[in-house]
Amino acid sequence: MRMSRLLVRTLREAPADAEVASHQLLVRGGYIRRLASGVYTFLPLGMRVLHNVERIIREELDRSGCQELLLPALQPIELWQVSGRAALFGSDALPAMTVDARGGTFVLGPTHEEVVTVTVGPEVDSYRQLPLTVYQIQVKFRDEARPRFGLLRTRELIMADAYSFDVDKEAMQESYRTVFDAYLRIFDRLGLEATPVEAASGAIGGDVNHEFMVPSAVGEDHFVSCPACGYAANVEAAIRGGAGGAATEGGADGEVPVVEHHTPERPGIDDVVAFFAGDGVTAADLLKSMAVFDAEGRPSLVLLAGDREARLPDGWRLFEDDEFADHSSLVKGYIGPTGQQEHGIRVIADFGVARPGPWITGANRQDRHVSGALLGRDFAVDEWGSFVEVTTGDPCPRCGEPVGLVRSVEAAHTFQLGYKYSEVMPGSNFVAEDGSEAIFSMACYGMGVSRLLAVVSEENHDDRGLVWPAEVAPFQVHLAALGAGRVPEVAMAADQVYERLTVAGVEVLYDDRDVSPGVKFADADLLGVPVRMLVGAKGLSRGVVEWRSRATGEERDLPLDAVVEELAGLRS
RNA sequence: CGGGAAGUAGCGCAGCUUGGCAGCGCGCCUGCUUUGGGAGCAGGAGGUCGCGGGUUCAAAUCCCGUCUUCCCGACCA
Repeated sequence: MRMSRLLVRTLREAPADAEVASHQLLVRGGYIRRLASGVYTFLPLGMRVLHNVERIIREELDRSGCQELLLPALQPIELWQVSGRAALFGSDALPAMTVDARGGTFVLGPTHEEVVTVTVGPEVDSYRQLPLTVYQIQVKFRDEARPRFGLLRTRELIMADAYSFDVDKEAMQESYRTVFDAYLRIFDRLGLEATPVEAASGAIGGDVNHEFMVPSAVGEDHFVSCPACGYAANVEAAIRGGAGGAATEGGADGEVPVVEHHTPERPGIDDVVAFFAGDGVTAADLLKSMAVFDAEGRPSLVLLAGDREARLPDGWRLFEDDEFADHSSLVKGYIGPTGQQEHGIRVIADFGVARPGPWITGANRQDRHVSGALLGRDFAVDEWGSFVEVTTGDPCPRCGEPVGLVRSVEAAHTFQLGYKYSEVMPGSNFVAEDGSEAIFSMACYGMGVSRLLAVVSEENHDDRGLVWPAEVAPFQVHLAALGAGRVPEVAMAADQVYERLTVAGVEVLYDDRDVSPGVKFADADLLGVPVRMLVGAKGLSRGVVEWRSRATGEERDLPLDAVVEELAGLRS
């Protein structure tokens, strides 16, 4: 490609709306342009990188036996009513966009579980056709509350998503592992260090699921990582290790009296800390008591240290305001654990509460708190568990060693769906080996392709510009002719090198523009093609072209007639 | 959705306080000179000052409304 013909304009300054390096450099380099908030155009350079990422994904999925198809982006809303997920529209969990047309209301597909289930289902009548994994690379739409950081978080995004169909759960888990491994290979080829972590499943659903996290300073997620045993989980799903407090109960110092305090208008942890501020009390001295219903709907009280953020297990929920009326022992804002068992309330404590105290907690009376409450003497715990958001230094749930927190970008998310969709979407039945009728056990696998461009460029740049890994670079070689306008020999030699490399199958970006050398150098650095080659009067006088690595800065002279031999097969 | 900031040429910005010819840098076009790390000189094109209303002899500037964009938070497949 001759640069004089390429649709690209590089910018010396970053646009004001670009905050992070990947966003700034992709815009400055002429890879992408913003059309609206969270909506981007891929210009020819960006398109080439996108194609390369897609090519890697296709190669690895095809190699794993997956088959590509293309599902519609426009989906009849009736499909979503069948699955029940239409009820989530407009919620934060599923910010879908809809469009009214003559054929009815359509959903701009935010994800494709419904469509793929009703598409594949009727085509499969027998267990003999299984296992089956299909995938697509498609545009998806999500009305993000807050698009951010260029391609990292957008409202229109390109995603690769695979769906597996199996005869039962065991077979599904085998398919899951196959695609899981393919995803690991994809990240490896992209030069990204992706860590699979246990995650929460959100609006997609299912039991087991993993996120593929790429550690990054611009990440919006954090995962818990145990350096000792390898445990890794999103903070939204991570569990803190620990043991119940039996051993520490009874160690209470009986001389600490329980004192009730009049604490009007102080329902929150911060309010109470402020009240006791003069006594050197911190949030860690407070017992946070939360009225919840557990997964079985039983009213319960969860205790945790006042300085920790709560994280309830799936299926648990906090009391609504009006539900306090049915439980007189729970006074909103002034709840404490003492005597709750007598009112039929189970008391469940986080492992972090397993010290005797003394604790400051609610008095179960309006506008009253108590200090000096001791575990074992003044209140009892029925069950222990992990009810806090895990943070650095907490014990690992597997090995007990302290864990760390890693900031990261969610690059992919895979889910073992089981029967969640096949039991509600029509046509999901087939004849099993024993002649009985069965439904698919499914899994789905989503990877943010356009987001990967942001991640790869974020992790591969320096202060001069992008530094693409060879497999995704828009070109393999950036060939610049210096002074071709006034030295015919340079123009001839550069043209010849360009022709020969192109014929040899090397993807070359040929900077044949009549601009000063400094501009060519700066643009080559900004665009980030792995190899830069210079043809200039200096080198020609020695019969060489100058080779330079964008990543390392290493330079070599290549004899003119050896260029093709050196560079052919860069991406074979 | 809550808090904050900003919309002036393709990009980056000044001008607004105190109303009076719409500017600067980069980029773009023409010519000449230059040419190994973002060249120089000369000439030129390009604007509904986001949009609507109001005040005024006069509005980029003051007032009201509205749209858009970015940041922090909430949320997140």
